[in-house]
Amino acid sequence: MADVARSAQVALSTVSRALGGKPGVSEEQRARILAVARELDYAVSPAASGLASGRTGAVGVLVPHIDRWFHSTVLAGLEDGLRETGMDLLLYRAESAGERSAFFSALPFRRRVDALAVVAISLSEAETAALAGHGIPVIGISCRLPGQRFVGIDDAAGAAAAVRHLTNLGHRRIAVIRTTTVTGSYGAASAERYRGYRQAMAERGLEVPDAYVASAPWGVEGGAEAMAQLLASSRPPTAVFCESDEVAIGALRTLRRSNLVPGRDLSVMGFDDHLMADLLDLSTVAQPVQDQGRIGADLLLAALGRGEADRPEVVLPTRLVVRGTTASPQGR
Amino acid sequence: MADVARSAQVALSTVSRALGGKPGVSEEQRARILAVARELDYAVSPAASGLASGRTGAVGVLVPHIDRWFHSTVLAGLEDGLRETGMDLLLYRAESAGERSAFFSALPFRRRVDALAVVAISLSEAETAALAGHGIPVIGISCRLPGQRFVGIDDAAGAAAAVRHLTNLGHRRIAVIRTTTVTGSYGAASAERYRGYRQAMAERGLEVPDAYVASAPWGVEGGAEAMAQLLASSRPPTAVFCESDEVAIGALRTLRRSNLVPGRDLSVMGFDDHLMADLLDLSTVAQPVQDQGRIGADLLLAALGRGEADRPEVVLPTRLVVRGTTASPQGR
DNA sequence: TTGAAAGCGCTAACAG
DNA sequence: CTGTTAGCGCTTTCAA
Repeated sequence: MADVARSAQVALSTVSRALGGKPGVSEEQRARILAVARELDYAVSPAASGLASGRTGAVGVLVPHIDRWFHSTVLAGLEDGLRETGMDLLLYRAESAGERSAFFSALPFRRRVDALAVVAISLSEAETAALAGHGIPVIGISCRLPGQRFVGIDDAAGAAAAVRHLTNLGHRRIAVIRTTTVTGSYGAASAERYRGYRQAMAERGLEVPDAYVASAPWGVEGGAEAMAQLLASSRPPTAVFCESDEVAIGALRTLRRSNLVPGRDLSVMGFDDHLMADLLDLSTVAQPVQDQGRIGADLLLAALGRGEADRPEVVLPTRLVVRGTTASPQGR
Repeated sequence: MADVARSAQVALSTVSRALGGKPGVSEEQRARILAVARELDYAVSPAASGLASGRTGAVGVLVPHIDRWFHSTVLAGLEDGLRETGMDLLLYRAESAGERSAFFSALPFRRRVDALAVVAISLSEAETAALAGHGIPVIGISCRLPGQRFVGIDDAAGAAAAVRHLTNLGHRRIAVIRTTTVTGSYGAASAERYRGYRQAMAERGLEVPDAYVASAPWGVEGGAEAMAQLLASSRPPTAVFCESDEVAIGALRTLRRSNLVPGRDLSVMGFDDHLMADLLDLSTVAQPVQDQGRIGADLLLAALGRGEADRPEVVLPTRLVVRGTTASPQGR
């Protein structure tokens, strides 16, 4: 930077202001300094800048998975919302319980980022406090962190809409396939979707026998097994609501292998509107995933005082997508 | 750090050495200092450390897409290989031609990372030089960067194996669906796979009429259209080699909508072994994707002098996966 | 093995 | 609007 100052015949501080986009520099000077900097192929050292200012110019994102459709799409949206700002994006993953506790004990983002986004991981108040306790804002994408900004959908409402679609078709024996995380527990979204299912069933005065509540580890395999289990019950359901499309895809596989036709013999509903849902003609509840990332970026920037509208909570709409795997039950 | 030094009754420099894992500190001291640091909940400032040492403790990764199976899986592998080291991972994406040139003119990773991994983007020698010219090592994952470390597969060999599988089944009229990037050009992997296809065809003395070479933008839609185009030719092929599974999935969709049965009426080969390939019973060429990320991490560390075995080039094996979409042509 | 001290390259008062 | 200057919190010689 000294070189630039010398070359432009101005003081170091003026260069700093010009390059930092700070006020207090005439446009004329600023333009000249920018030109000189470009010519010298100069780039500000983030380390020095960070040391002096206390800001890192980066945000972190913590995800439970990188290579799943939902999470990578959120990441893509986040990156998209951040690119223009010049903020860097630091990627942290905590998949297993061990990794998660390692993350919480090491807090590797400390002093590294100005703000942190947490994607689809439900944290206790204590855990949230542990993150936010370092003076940086923390936001939740697809998960509510007590007292922090949030963007996501209304999972319960989406699930209820899905189940109402089934009851409207005439189904009364509607099962659910719940999904568990790698730790074997139910995530927050799962809990909410389940709540929506129970609620919509109760609205119609429909019973939910225990045998109609299946649980499976997230994924195609889990869904396939859960569906097999449901088919084996003494009085199989006529419709199944799956807490995620990946699970529904597994359910469809079991159906196909049992020579049952989705829609005709048994209706299947997913949730998410995964890319493959369209291909497999799967009825589902669509949620705007990339938008959640993009809005997450906005919230991050707003929290850093760089954004426009700061909102404590953004709830995006879901949309019922009716395709071929749902239809009225036979012999109604 | 001063606090820690005071608390531990040692000099600042000793604390620095102890925390940095540098030699020249008695084990006794080191243990005590570490204990004090933990108790004080102290974490080294990466900014200050970076300013003083010139190292950032972070690596960058440049991907063309975040939300595609291949790329997110590579990212997952990279993250996995890096987590233990404490190195941070900075995510850069350049999707369109505009974003790519913006990346090259801004070089946002400058002074931010100690090394850069480029995933599946073929760069010219000039572009590679522009990246490496900042004194940091650059490695290519699934793309060769002139003069830099590389990890990937032998695309041509994989494609040739796929085509040989088809010729061994008795096919002679074998078409190919090529995939173009968002810029409309062929990527390096596409070029190599096409080369493998031509080579395997030539080996068997088989003709490749122009009508048997279809091109489509990457993705399901593109594949569907390309397949429709192939079916419309005066003498349709009996088998189609697709440069990627996503494209093959689109091809299968067109087949289904044309009431043709994959395998029986027309054989379809993919490439990559996407998660969905198994579900759709698609024959394909499997490549170890997560491993490429993991080994990419090793190469980065080796380039920084922190790794073990440094190899200039790692070529991972591909594996032919025969499923239901390929079979001998009818009426052979 | 330990300590003292000189920067690393910026930002942000403060003064002009 | 511009310049001067004092740190920011470390790493790393160099000396002891």
